[in-house]
Amino acid sequence: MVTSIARVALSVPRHEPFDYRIPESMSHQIYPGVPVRVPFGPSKRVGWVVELVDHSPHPKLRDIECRVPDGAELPADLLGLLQWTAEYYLCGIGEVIESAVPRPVRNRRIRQVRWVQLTDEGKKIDPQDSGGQARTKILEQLGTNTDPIPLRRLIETCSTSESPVKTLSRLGLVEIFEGLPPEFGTPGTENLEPPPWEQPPPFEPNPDQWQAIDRINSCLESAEFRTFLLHGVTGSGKTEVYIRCIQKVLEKGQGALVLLPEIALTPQAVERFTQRLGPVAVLHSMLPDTERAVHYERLRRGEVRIALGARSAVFAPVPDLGIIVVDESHESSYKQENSPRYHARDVAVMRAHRLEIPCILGSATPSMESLENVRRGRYEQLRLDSRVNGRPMAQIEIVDRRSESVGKGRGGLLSDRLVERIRSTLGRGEQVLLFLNRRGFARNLQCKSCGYSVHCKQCDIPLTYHKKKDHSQCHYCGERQSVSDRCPRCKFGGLRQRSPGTERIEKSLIALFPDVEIGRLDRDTVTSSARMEAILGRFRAGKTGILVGTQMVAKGHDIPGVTLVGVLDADIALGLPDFRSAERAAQLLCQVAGRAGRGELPGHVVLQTRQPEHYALLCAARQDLDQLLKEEDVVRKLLKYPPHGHLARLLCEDPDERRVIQSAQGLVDAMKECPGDSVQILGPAPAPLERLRGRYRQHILLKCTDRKPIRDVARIALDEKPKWASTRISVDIDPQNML
DNA sequence: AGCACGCCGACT
DNA sequence: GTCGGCGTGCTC
Repeated sequence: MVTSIARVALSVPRHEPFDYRIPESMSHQIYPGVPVRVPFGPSKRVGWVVELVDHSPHPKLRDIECRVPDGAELPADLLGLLQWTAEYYLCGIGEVIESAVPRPVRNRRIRQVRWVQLTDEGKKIDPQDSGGQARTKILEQLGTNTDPIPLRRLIETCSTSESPVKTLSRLGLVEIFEGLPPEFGTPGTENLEPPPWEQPPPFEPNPDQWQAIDRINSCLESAEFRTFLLHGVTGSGKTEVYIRCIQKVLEKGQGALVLLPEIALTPQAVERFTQRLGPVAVLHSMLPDTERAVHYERLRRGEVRIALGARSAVFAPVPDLGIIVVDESHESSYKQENSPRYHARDVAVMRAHRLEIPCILGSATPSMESLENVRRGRYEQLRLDSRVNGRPMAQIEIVDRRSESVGKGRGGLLSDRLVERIRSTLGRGEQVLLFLNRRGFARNLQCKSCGYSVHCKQCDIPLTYHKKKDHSQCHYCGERQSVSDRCPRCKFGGLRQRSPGTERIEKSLIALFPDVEIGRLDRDTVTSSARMEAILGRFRAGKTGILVGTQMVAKGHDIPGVTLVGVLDADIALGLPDFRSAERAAQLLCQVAGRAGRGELPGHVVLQTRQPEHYALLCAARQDLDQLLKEEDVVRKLLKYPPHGHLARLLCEDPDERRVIQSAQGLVDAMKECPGDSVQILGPAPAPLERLRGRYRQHILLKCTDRKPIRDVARIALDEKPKWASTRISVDIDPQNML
């Protein structure tokens, strides 16, 4: 039997591919990985062929309309990876393709377009002497600057036809060539950097670095799959190791893939790689769609061999990939929080495994999962213990917020001790970084008289007051409310601002240090990557004396002038309702502490807390993550939490509170029916955010020592979905976030 | 996800 | 009598 049916992935959430007949005439050009245009309901859509079959259970198949001309074909190895991702994370293959392929590449068909440009000969000639009115116009148009113009547009603006352009081309005055359409930029203006070998490496690797480089290189030579956990404190020179290994890969004529957390993907980071390795393709969600599409196309065509990007870049179409690097691999931002809920670190390891190439997971504070994989011999640990230039670690001082006094009008988070430290640091001409993972002016407004606190109507969480915008906003659904000075319930009491955020602290700092420039870095001040660069640029240049910010300040920015780091409220991270909160808090604190004293000067960290005896803080203060993880491990083992078990989380959402409990219970009942009791089913229970955007939420946890049974049980729940039509049901395999 | 079909309130 | 609200259900 001839295969005459194609299974086509369309971006329809959580859905199997759709089957289409392959018309006889195109049978030779339809195979897995090919983009096709298909009729879908009343309209047409572009999808990707994922499989050829000879039989379909569907009675009324329609025909594939055509193969998308010049569309981005998915290479077999990449398609295989995407299929694995859909299978493992229980989501639709179409959804996975959608997040892997930039929108313009998906929707607009990428066709070749003819471009016209003056040749050197053409630049010399006077347009008047070209021998014709049309030719003169064309040459004048092309002469306005040196950039090429699409043939179509040229003909239009000169109101002429193709023939005079072709004549000019025959005369050698203009050049006609094929390139990407103008929406992907003008060819020749891509600003590709000079080749790397013109720049000498900035420093010689130390013995630790050499050892890591040699170990990875030997693995590159024998072309084998291996995952390395490159474990080194901030400033120990992990990037140098990546770069040397990538150079080796390039020498072999292969390509490389580097993943960075979104937040670390700054122009500085890109430049660092570019300077040493030559042109890289940047795949970044903050980038305009069309720009991402250009980089994607360049990679696919093999014009650029290094992909540098955030989470979704794990699917970058690098031909003949030789190595994968995941920097800051413990970062939870590698986990996508909406469908397809994949973990880019784990997909990266799987991709390396399928290609038989090495994978490097870099981190100063590795996740417990990665360390467990080392213990089991699945990963190989490479340590970089010495800090580059032998710089000392920062000294950490814990300030007990319960006993330390705080001056009036400081929002309760700028203790006397800290203010004194700030003052002396600034006095020495050094800089201060303050970290508070809470934005806005106040996280809560509470009535002084009746105690009522202003909550979001839809989400059951306190509204955050933003003073500058003069409204209260829900940080989960975005809903805004204007605020009055009187309590909305008792109409009597005034409202007290509680739980200060970065905006509040900024205001206090301005009052305390009127002569010092204060910077603020959070989602409210950083509206684009350019804004972020502007704020960080002023700080790096030493113009800003104190920078206060959220998580953003904690990650990756190297500012040599900072000698004091203040963690204003360490309790926020510790109090999150998540079994990973202690691990996360300690990682975060270590990262923040790593910001201090990276230059010549020693660093000092002030850590403010109401629970100074908490083991996560004590360990972080000693910069002893190993000890913390040892203690955490006991708990995790006991409860079979990762890394000693696997989890899946089912979330049910429904506007009706009774119905959501019913459907969640219904799912549990159905799952308990299934044979095999290796999977523990916990719940249903109210999700930590019990109501969000007007929907009530219940969740169910599945726990098991093996991965596969969890997915089998979760699949049963998904099959139950039609029974609970009004309830939104989602599965999260290996959840990183319990909210 | 789109985008239709489908069954109940305020309007020319 | 119609226009239209978005609830439910399908797309191979």
